[in-house]
Amino acid sequence: MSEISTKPPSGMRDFLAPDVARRRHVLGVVQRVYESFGFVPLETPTIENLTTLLGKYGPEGDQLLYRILHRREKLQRALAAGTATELDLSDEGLRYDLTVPLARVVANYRDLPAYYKRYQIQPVWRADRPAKGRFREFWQCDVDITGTGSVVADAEVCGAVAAVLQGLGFTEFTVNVNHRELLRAFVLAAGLAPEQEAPALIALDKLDKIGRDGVLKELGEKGLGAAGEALLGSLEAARAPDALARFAAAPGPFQQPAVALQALFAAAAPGPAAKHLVFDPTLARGLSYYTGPIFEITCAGLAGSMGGGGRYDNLIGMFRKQGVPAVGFSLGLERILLVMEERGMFPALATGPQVLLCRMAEVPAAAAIAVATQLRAQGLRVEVFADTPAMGKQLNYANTLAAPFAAILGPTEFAAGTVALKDLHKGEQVSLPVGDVAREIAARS
RNA sequence: GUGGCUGUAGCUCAGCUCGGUUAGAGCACCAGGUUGUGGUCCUGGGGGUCGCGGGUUCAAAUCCCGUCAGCCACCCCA
Repeated sequence: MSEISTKPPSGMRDFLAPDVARRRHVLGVVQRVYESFGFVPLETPTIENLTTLLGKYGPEGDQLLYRILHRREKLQRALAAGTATELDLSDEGLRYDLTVPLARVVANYRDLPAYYKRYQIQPVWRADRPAKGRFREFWQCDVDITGTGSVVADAEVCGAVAAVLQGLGFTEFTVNVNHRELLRAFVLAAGLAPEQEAPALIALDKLDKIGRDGVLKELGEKGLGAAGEALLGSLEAARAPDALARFAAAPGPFQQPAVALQALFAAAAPGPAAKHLVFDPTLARGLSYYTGPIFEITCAGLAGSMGGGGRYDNLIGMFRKQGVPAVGFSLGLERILLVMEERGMFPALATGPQVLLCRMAEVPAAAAIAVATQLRAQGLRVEVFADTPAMGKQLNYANTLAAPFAAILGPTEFAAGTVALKDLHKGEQVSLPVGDVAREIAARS
């Protein structure tokens, strides 16, 4: 007996029937809602060229890419050089998100609709350290609209994800909204250098978690003391209810992005996202490709976010000469499942057979298959018990499966063309022709 | 990447502080009580290199060191 680990790799999981049922339930809602918004499906390969992936997610993102090692001669050649770097040993990797593959697709297929609205529900991989709600293999549910910078597109992607969450039974969630240009204006106005933007914003993003003093402490540790404090003050002031309107009215670097956000809020107002959109001047998202409005969905009790997105008008331009504006939103399947699990938001999800067909040893196996075939033709989910132990064992197995009915096929029933249908919840049993089973089950369910 | 907690049966865990006969429980599984009828109950049974490696000791699940894995918080994100 060898001692091979039977666990999946770190951060990756097996899904047994009840897990699959819950995942499919959520994915079904996602797909229906996305399609109702007119999005069309796209699927892309698990593996992308590293030239596609690298440089799109920032330095930290590049570190989290799973890279595929060269094989055979190519690997041997790289190793023989003796000075091989990561780039020499690999030129492919697992996709890190669904947005960059979309950008590649849009750049590659020039005959796509001018307004390409696609949804994509596939797993992505990140060589991250697993934690609660964070995995190395997880599913994203993306909607994106390419080919327009219109606020209609911004509002529609926000509306689509909001409609999904509502369809799943969520009532309390927030779509935090900010604007990349607004953030940059704050940073420059506070006297910070452009390269100090990222560390400063990361610290400020924690305002709600660690409080004002915590943020100031972190800014100090990063050497951003005075300017950082000025930035904090201006962002706090920007949380005032009328702040957006004041920025929009005042000429200067704040005006254009503030006007854009106002337009977004106005456009989204009649849609599903309306009640959930909140301007949050401290929201900063890590992915480096965002250029305009940025979004993040938060929900009370969840440490991370359930989804995020934003406008990325320059990303597709990294793959072809003519830039194409685009905006998108991504929902994290596992994050949604986590919250729904904690809150008991799942309906009863049936898995397994409705009927276990139990056969006595005197009845030929082919007779059981014949009956099962007839029952399946009636639309029933039927499992044929493979062996013929004592009837008690067979019925006990029906309990194990949580099957609501057992159909017993003994010599008497076989001769008469009937089955003994047992209602395992009520304990009642009736003999009836095989052709009447579905009707009887419907009457009892 | 940083800090903390936990690894004992298929699952959930007790035992470890103060080393000492064959390492326990519940659930699950198997058999019987009930040879054409389940769930409850009763009886019995199988199943464990105590994560792995090393050390201390007459003796290690128990003490020490290392290592791996899982979980939690931070970081970051979906």
